[in-house]
Amino acid sequence: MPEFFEEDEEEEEEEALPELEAENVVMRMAPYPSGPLHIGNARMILLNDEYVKKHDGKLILFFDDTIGSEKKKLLPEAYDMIEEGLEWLDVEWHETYYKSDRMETYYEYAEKIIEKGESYICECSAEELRDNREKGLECSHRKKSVEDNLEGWKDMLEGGFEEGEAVLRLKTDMEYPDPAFRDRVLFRISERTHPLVGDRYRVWPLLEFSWAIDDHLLGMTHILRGKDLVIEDRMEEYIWDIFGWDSPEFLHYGMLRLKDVDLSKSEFQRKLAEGDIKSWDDPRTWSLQSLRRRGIRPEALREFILDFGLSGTDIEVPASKLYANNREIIDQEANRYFFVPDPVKIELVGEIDIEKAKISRHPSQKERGYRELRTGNNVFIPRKEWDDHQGEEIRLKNFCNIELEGKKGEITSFENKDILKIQWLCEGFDVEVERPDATKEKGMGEKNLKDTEKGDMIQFERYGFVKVERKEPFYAVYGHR
RNA sequence: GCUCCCGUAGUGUAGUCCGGCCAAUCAUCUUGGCCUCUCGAGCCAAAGACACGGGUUCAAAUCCCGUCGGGAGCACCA
Repeated sequence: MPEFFEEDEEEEEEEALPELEAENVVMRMAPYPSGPLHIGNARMILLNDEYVKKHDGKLILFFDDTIGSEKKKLLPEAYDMIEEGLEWLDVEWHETYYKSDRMETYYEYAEKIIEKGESYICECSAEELRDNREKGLECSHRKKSVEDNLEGWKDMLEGGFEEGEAVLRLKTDMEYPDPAFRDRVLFRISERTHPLVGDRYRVWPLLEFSWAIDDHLLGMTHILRGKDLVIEDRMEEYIWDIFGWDSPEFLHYGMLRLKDVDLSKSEFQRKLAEGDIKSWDDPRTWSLQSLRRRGIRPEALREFILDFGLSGTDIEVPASKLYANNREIIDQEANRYFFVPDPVKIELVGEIDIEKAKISRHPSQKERGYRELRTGNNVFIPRKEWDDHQGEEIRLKNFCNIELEGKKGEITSFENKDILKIQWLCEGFDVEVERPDATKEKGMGEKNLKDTEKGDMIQFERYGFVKVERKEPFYAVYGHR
């Protein structure tokens, strides 16, 4: 072999991410605690983490727990679940903040922005407001004096208005070309109880205002957000301008969708409440917790996500891409076992001259040794294979070749033939596998499964990689093929 | 409808800012072959793309204009 081919071997791992200009990078991740982090949030998290690590900067975990809406409810357990997910992902963050903890600060700046004449108390109904926004009309409240607005603000805080009766709005321009940007709401009244601060506050900021304040106060240098939130850029800049503050740099990424997967935390929250889903690590949620249960490795997820880079393009990827990344890691370590889903018992006809079948634990790592399976005339095979291959000659892997006729199998020979090979068992115990759609598949597992440990990633041959979750009774969670 | 963003192989992605080294990178997928007693892994090979139309230039995936297509926002959600 000519040596010059060797040179290409050590190519350096190019980071797909564009460089940042700044030196002392400070960034933040701002999950909304309505549920645990799921695969969709991973992009925001990992991109932040990657940038900060690369620049040796500071990463802030900022719980974006303003009161939310009726549809998007805060969930008390979510705080811990989010941190648990971050730790699993090996994200390093340096400080933790809670929006709900900083209300006095927001109030302080709200007053300042009113005093500057840049915002006003609006008593329009939500419908009127929307209508005016669409038509570009100013309402009468917009013309009130600073004094009136300060008075109104005090009223809001002290309960002079009911929920929905008044909001604080930013005075941009009702004829602004982008209708979405016309006099957006900064604060509104909500009587809902907050999981951390209870009923202490009734006037809550919307994210644009709270971020404009916090991003400046905490010295953020770069703000990374999905492009669904780009309007917040302009909102923040507008507010920073009012206060005369400098602007950090914005970075955006496009929308990420997993093909055939629907992700909505509020949706899952509903299903959970209705008992449709039992827990947040249900595989259907695609929460980080559920991925961990399925044996997805954080490194695989990181690689999967970072491969998309920072592109502003919307992407839709099949989950199989993630599985390919994960398989690369786990295939090396997963020992092989037989699992016969939905077993059918057949009787072998003919002489059997081997007492035990020897099968390697890992076909490409023979040093791991072999496992043994007792042979006999009564064997169980998967119903699917039994159905599909009637009248055909198939091979019971590492055992014998048979011709399937009804519930009988005529032994034809023992040598390794180049025909379909399937898994089989003469004895075993009950095994249950939880599928990604949360259904359970029952079957028979080989006795050697007793050698596995809880948490092991193993492969059921011809079936898929599963993670051992319980030993007795044996329960595994399906990862992927 | 209005505003903004984005268009490189089936799917993602590199290259686009600073035009030539791009007859375009890598991964995955697909198809062959080898290997392996798994529908797993590995190895080899093949197939596959600059949305379209103009313009600038000796030279355009890269710059300009237009068209078309996709997405996001227009919540008292985040």
